[in-house]
Amino acid sequence: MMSCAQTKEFIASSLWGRGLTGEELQRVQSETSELTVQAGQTVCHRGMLSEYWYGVVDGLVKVSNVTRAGRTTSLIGIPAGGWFGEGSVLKNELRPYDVVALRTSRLALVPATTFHWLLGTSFPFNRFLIDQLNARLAQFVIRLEHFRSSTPERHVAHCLAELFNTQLYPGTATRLQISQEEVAFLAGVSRQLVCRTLHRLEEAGVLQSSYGSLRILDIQALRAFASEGDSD
DNA sequence: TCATTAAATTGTT
DNA sequence: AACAATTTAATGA
Repeated sequence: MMSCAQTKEFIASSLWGRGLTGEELQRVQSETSELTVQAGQTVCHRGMLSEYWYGVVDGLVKVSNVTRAGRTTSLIGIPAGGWFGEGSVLKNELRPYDVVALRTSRLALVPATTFHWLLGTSFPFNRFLIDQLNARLAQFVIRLEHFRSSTPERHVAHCLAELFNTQLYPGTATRLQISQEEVAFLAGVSRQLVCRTLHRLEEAGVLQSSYGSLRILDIQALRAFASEGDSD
């Protein structure tokens, strides 16, 4: 398997790739493959072997689940610059969730063997992984706290702001190609609420909503909107 | 290039 | 949850 120049550059400039030695980087680059998925296509299914650690070179994917009743629930959205799947690769367990592309996306596939080799070889990689797991933990703890103490509208704003976590997703652009329905799946709320919230945010000049996409105009204002009245 | 149609997405109750 | 309105993409003249 050979990856193209852009994927190699993506790895080299990633938070963990920067810490590798030249030889380590070269080995990872040569062992990493690339996958392009169209919107709606599944990257990996629940129950499959965890053969890769994934990086989002470009696009947007979601980690989701379908309930027994057939309802879709999303856990997280992962935009460009994000890495995911390390949990199951670390434990060598079957994939616990589906990963689906929300728009055409290009992924970097680091084989599990390469991942484990890095784990046993590179100190900077281990440091990155601790930071990554810590950031992921914080993401869910903060979301839970926020979900319990905030209004539905602020919760939606918070879930949008999550996609702009600079540590987890260094490459996120201000334009987000995502439908209101998918935002609703991510936030675990109704589409109507998402619709209303987007109108509020648009009135406040925080973002621009258009057919199939959002443009964030002021990420600070989005975060501020999400945490209004947090002191209680 | 333009008109027609289907599909996706949004707006509203 | 349902329905109407709007936008986009695809098709063919």
